[in-house]
Amino acid sequence: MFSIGELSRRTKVKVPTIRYYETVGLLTAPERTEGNQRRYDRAGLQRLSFIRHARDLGFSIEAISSLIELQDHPDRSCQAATDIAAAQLSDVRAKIRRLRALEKELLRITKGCDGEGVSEDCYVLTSLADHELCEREH
Amino acid sequence: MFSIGELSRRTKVKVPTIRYYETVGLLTAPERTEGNQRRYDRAGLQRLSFIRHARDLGFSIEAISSLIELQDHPDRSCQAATDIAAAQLSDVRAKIRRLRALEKELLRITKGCDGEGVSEDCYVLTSLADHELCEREH
DNA sequence: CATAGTATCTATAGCGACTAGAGGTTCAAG
DNA sequence: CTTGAACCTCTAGTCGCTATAGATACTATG
Repeated sequence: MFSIGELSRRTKVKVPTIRYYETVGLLTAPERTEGNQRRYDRAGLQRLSFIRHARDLGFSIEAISSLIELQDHPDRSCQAATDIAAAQLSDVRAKIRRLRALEKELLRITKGCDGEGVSEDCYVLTSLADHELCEREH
Repeated sequence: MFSIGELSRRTKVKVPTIRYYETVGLLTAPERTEGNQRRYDRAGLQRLSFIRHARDLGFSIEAISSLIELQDHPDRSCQAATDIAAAQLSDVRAKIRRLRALEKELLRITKGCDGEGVSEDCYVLTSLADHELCEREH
């Protein structure tokens, strides 16, 4: 049996976050000691590790809730779980596309200031002020 | 002179967002009509366009505040502005790196479920449950 | 000029996923 | 048995909005 601090150390999830997960229903309320302190077992540790891992991969709390529910109903869970993961993947890819566009634009803006010429007007500032100067939509 | 709705239409920034920008100090409080409604001039429009553009590029409210302040003090503002933009760029790049790692991992996880073999255990779920299965840190 | 319908006003609360703090209780070591 | 770390609950704050409620103002038509 682990205390909440011990669980925190093992999963690298902060103590208040563990309690937060309990309030939102991601973790089921564990046993308590006489003195009202939480005591977790191995199953609790595994569940929190699962959550931690999924959060690291950017899954929302809601998506993780769904995944956990699927774990408890193993019949035809695989397709549903794969769907959730695939949605997450396409979400990640959309974010990458967007960030790459931003990267390009920011590179252009910051490069404009370099080196030669009198910089009466700061290129960064004028670029931001005038959308017409952009090479692409964003 | 534009009403807040007119300004919203021209900048594509929603009306409550414009008011929000005013409360946090990004926009200076504009003139008011007799009946207490906001009326913006061309300068207000330009400032909001600047903000919109910077937000689109992912600059935080705080960073935009700094940039606006720099606009008002043109002496040696360029270096400072470029620094802010460069910080933003490296932030964007860090996010891209991280998302690419996630993409790879998610791809691996979702692919594992495909096709052949009896799927007694869902690969998505077991992958998330066991960090050891990951190919890289994330 | 009256009225209808839209736009605007303020103030407050909610979103997601935590994080920080106050003020109090319990546990484990010496 | 005492100390001090860890724990408890509760509330509020973070960021950048977004939504709602209830009241007031503007504008177009009859």
